[in-house]
Amino acid sequence: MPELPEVETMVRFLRPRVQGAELEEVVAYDVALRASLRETRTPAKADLLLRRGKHVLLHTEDGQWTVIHPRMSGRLAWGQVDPDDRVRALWRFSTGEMRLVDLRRLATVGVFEGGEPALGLGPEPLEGLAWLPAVLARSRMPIKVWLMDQRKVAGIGNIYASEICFRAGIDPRRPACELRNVEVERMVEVIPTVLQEAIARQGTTLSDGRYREPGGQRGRFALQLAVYGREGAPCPVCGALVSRCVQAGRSTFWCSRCQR
DNA sequence: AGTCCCCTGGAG
DNA sequence: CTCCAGGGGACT
Repeated sequence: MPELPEVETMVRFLRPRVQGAELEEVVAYDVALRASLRETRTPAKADLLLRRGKHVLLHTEDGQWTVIHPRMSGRLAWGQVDPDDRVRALWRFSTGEMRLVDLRRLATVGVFEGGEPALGLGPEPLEGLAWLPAVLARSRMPIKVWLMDQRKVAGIGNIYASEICFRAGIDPRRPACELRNVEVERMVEVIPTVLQEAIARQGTTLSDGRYREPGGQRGRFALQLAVYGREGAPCPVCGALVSRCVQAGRSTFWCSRCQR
């Protein structure tokens, strides 16, 4: 579920609570996570909580890096959770408790040593995209599929890939290398804009409201999605009906009038 | 790029 | 019952 803006929102919420706190205990409630968490040494002082793409990295002063990947349905909650929330792991800090809640059990956790682990991610999209034109020119992948490839650029998932293409006015099915220079420049501008807007609004909440913010409250200012999940609904810009297709096994939504 | 897989639940 | 879901890895 969470893409870059949602993970960034979690990390910003958790960072002041976690950084500088003593990590006192780590508990794996899910058998699948037990193997990766049993090696965790505690206590240790936590000094860094970072986001890399859609991953959360926790560094402790004993040199361990804990990499938490929420995948589809995972989230990190601080403090108490609903009784029906599926808690898969818990990190008890001197300042409070952090829980990995994950209905579908797709989230993964790993513990590494020897420097920040290489996650095989491409560059962060909020740290400059000057490299984008040259790289897009070398790929024949459809632009929307390219945006979702974490090795190419980190953190963009199925929702924001569709929203970015919409904002850029580009048909998501077009090969990356066939974008014209002005269109690539639009991508350079729009990618950080869409992600920053979502971060400013504390992530996206779908109409069904399943996604909840790390603190427990729903994003009050949840980003209004233009096309994602709106097949057959009017495009907010031109009123044409939003189209849907499947690319790389994932749903793509776009406005065939606004996006060429 | 397609297909199957991991897992659980909701919608139709 | 079938299909679908914001993630991604393996294998073709």
